[in-house]
Amino acid sequence: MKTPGPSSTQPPSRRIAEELRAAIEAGHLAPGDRLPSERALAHQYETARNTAREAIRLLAEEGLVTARHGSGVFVREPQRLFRFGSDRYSRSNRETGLTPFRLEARRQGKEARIDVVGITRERPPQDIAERLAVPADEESVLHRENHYFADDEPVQIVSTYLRWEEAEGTPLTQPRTGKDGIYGRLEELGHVMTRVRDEITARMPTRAEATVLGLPSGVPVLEVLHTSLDQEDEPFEVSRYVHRADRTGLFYELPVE
Amino acid sequence: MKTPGPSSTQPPSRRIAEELRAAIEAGHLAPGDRLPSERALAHQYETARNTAREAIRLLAEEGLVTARHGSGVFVREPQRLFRFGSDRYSRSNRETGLTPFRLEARRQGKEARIDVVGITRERPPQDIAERLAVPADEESVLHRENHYFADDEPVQIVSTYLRWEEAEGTPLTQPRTGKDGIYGRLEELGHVMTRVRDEITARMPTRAEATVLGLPSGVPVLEVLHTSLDQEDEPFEVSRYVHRADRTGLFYELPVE
DNA sequence: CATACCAAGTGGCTCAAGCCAGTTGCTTGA
DNA sequence: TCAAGCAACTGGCTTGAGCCACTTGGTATG
Repeated sequence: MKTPGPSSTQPPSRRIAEELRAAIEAGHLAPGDRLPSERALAHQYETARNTAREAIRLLAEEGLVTARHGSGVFVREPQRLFRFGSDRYSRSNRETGLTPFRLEARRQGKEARIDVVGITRERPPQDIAERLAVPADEESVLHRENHYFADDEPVQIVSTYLRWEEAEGTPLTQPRTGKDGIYGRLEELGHVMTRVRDEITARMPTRAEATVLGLPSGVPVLEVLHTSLDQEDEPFEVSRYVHRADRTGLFYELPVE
Repeated sequence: MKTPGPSSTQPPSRRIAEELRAAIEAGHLAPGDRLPSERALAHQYETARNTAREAIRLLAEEGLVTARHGSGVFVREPQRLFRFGSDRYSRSNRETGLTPFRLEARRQGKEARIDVVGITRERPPQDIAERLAVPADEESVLHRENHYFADDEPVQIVSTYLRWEEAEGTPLTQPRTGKDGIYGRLEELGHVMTRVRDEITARMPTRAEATVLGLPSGVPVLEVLHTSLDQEDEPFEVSRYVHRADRTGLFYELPVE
């Protein structure tokens, strides 16, 4: 008797995908291994190449596998995570002179690079305007966009928004913001970071993000909307972090009650 | 030529996708609207149906659009988020008698339902074993699996792991754990939750998760690995939350320094 | 020995056709 | 009036063919 399970009713592409998935999960196909070529699979399962191709697409969508044009389809290697702890905003951390990103990169023996992509005065997106308490219909913010790389591979996009009226004419509008970075300058403006709020969601990348981050299909992004509050509980900085999810872990530790 | 023109060099499927995407982002196609049928698109762009189909697949992968068999392809409606704050573990919250999930569901005017899917003694997965400080090669944990629904739509899967030696013979092994739920019972066992650790990642769902959560393609999941620590800083409970990302927002607020 | 080149292999994308399986709304008959 | 049934839509999946772009490794050439 056949398994009355999914396998009998399933379309061929699903069945092929299922068997490959099983092989991967069982370790018969290890991370980095190449799958049989589309043509080989098609022949092996006595089906059309498009059907084998479809099976591979299903696995790619799940993030199990990625295709390299001209070379083959490979089992995805588990990526070492960049871990960002809730202590990443702490001052003690800042005093090491290393940003959390550089610290983490060093821990992994990788070279960190941060590109300043743009520093412009802008009208803020709605969500930013709300959190920074500025009008959304004026050019009320300074927008700094940075791209972060580890060994020249992009891992995150960060957009930082500051009140234009505060940032205007300060080093905050310059690529190099000086000692302790923007938080150093913001302290001089009277904002001591005393509390942070992080709002976290996950989604599929936009095309632009997929391009910048070099994301293969099947890799979502983590979006963190971060708000810094000062000693008077006023928000003074809001950032949007877009991380590639397969390389990022967030870590929050907090007291209860 | 390095950068091929936006639309000139692009394959037809990409071009169709791009135009549809633009229409969606411009609001010409509003959330809930139906896209032209595959056959109509194919005709309109003078291409094969498979090519139009491919274009739609691209949009579905981005999460912009979902197909309904027999009915059409629709612009995805932005989902109201279930927000889970960092206060969700606090005792004051617990004393309302409502779990954070029920609270949030009520806030949205939806009916919450929690199914107890299984309560079994098991060998813990590696990551759980490490965090709960139990051996991974024995049946050292009690595993409670729950599915959470809002208006009968599944939104999260929760696996809670407790030390078997503690849980054995207590109401923790029963579907109904009594007043204040498992944390109430754990307090009676001498564990007062004083600190929590949440480790957050995002990924594409496994097939099983996609099935349980009824996920269309293009929706990732948020995975939260939660550890509760007691007054002696000992971990006494570990849970794995799997949320559908398009309905979930996590919210952490913490003091700095 | 180094380099340029090329052939064979790989995935990327398309075509045109067909059948299947859900959904929807109209028609028809009780 | 209402329900059953059906036709005309929708997307789901497959076939088998072809061309293109990229990668790889061997080979001929300088």
